[in-house]
Amino acid sequence: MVPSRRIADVAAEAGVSPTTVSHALSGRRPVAPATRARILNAVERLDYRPDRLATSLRTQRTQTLALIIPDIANPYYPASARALLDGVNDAGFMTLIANTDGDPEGERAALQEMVARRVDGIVMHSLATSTADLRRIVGPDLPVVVVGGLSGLIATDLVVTADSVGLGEAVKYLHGNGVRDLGFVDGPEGNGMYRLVAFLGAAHALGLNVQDDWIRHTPFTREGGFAAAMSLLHGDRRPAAIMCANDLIAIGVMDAARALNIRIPEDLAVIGFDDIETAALVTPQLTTITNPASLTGATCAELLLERIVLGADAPYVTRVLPTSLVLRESA
Amino acid sequence: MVPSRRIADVAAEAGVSPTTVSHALSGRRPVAPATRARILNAVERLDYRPDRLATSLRTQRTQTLALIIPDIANPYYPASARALLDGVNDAGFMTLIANTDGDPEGERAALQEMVARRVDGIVMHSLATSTADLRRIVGPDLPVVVVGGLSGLIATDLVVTADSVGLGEAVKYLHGNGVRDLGFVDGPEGNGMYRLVAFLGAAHALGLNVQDDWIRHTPFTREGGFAAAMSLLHGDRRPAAIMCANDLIAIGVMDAARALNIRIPEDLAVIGFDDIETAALVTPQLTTITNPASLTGATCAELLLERIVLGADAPYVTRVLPTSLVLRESA
DNA sequence: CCACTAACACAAACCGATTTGCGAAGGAGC
DNA sequence: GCTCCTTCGCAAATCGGTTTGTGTTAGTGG
Repeated sequence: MVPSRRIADVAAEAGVSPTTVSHALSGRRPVAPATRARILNAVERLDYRPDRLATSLRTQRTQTLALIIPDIANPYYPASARALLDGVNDAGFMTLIANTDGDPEGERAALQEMVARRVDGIVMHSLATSTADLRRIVGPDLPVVVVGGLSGLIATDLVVTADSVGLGEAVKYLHGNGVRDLGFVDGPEGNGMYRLVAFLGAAHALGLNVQDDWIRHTPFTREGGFAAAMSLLHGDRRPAAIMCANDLIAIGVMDAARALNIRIPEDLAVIGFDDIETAALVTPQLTTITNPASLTGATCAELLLERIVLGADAPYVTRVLPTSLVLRESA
Repeated sequence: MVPSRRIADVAAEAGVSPTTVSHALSGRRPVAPATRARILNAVERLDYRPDRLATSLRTQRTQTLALIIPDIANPYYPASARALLDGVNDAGFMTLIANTDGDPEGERAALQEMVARRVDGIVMHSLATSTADLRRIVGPDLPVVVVGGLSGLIATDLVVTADSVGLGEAVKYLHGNGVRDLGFVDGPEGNGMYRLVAFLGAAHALGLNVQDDWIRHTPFTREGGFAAAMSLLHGDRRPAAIMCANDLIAIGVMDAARALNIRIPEDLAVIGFDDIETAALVTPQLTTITNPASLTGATCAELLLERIVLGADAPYVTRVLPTSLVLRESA
């Protein structure tokens, strides 16, 4: 095998010491132009590329970030991930990805593993870990950006979407259409439940009727939405509209309505959340609330890179991203 | 700040030498049970977790893999990525992700960066790099699995989908429906073009008419499909069916047909490729060819892990995954 | 009771880079 | 001609682990 070249090989080839090669490449100390040329030439000839492992061990910087999300196969995340990757790529970072399925134990394991790998920063789409718990795991100094995190003491930078704005718009819209009875299909129990809470607040403010029985918890999937709606819609009295914690659930709800011969939106209005690409493609087209995935990823990149240069002492910042109702056909 | 504990701290706490701690944790040499207990206790108390950087530098194994894909935001890849991540996670691997946009230069850069980071293996969804070129970049010994790679001398393990089977089925199906004039919207020029080639082969075998003008190259996106179809369908004579290199393009083609008031499937049949989740949700539902994303990811995981234990000497293996036509409404 | 062998712990080398202290060579100023 | 100051290259320490060679202690057999 061709052993990958080490700095000593380059030094020998150029007739200098490893130190000088390092200086020539990093520019941390001046090197005579002629010498530098010889070194660069040798680097070229030997196709030398420094071992990042060794460099990282010495410098204590890995140029690697972590992206911790519930499930990359959930269509909301890829768009966000792409924007993040693009954003940090320019700064020379690569990104490790871990899926947690929203499980607190999975989140803990992923965090620990990332810390052991000495990543320079973490972006975490958190469902089940508070920023305080998170700090207990990763220590106080590691740059972390949490997306849509749990409430409580904030101990990281934060990117949140103003869910309540879009949800409020949606509820008001339904109210204006004469809807009085409302249901909500949320994600699994213990997922943070911002959206449920925001929904309840908005519904309450307008005096709408939300029976306890019309609130369901289910996985963030199409199948989850289907199952929840099948059981929810089975009661003798059912809501005139169902709002959902994400679009996949909403699509599942529409599946259920179709299966039960319930017309959308005449008999049942359905509103999703996230505005994934598919939302505009289903029939009827899904009325939903935008959750700017790509903007979220880009914002995470920005915040994280900033934090990395600023260090842990600068005050935590929170960025709030807008959401809004997108009217289509399902409501 | 709380400095993360080092092995020396544990050794001191347990009253032994770092060597003994290492042996106790790795089991590479026997350690007295009493001593081991003291050490494990100290590890626990100090919450010690070995620095993977240092370990990797010494052992020359990083427990890290690379996933190199054109675009994680393209809905085909997340499902595959998820299966891969799950498959290797159990073996203790984390995964670095890089997007290339199908660009040869991007692929080169990603490969080099991964090599510099000393990953233990690479999964590459390659569009523009031959396995021979790839070996030139990563060296002969690094485990690599290529998905749907370029032809030529094979110098890596390979996972390919039997595109020609599904495409053949589809062409035969159209032929049986009386279709004689066929178009194909492929991905960007220089993307490997297996699918185009397989399509042409099948169409030729049945004596179908494929005008040069009915073959287009466009990005693998909905917008790309739209643009290509708008121009393709503008000619005074147009094909009775258009097949596409992936579902996103097909959806874009349907957008264009709608915009031009061309009925699907009566006036124009459209067939996609990949069977992404959205395909069943659009209107009309997209007839397409399955490309088992999740199975692909799982197979990559399997092959890569195998290769890592086998080493570079074992002969390269190729796995062929099935594809087949899924009849829906668009053709 | 002595030789011999497990069992086990420690010191030191090593992975491949970066970084610091130091000294040698060459040029400028007086 | 001598000192002083740059300029620039080398040796050695360091990051935090793992691995090997060596030595000590306790236990076994004759």
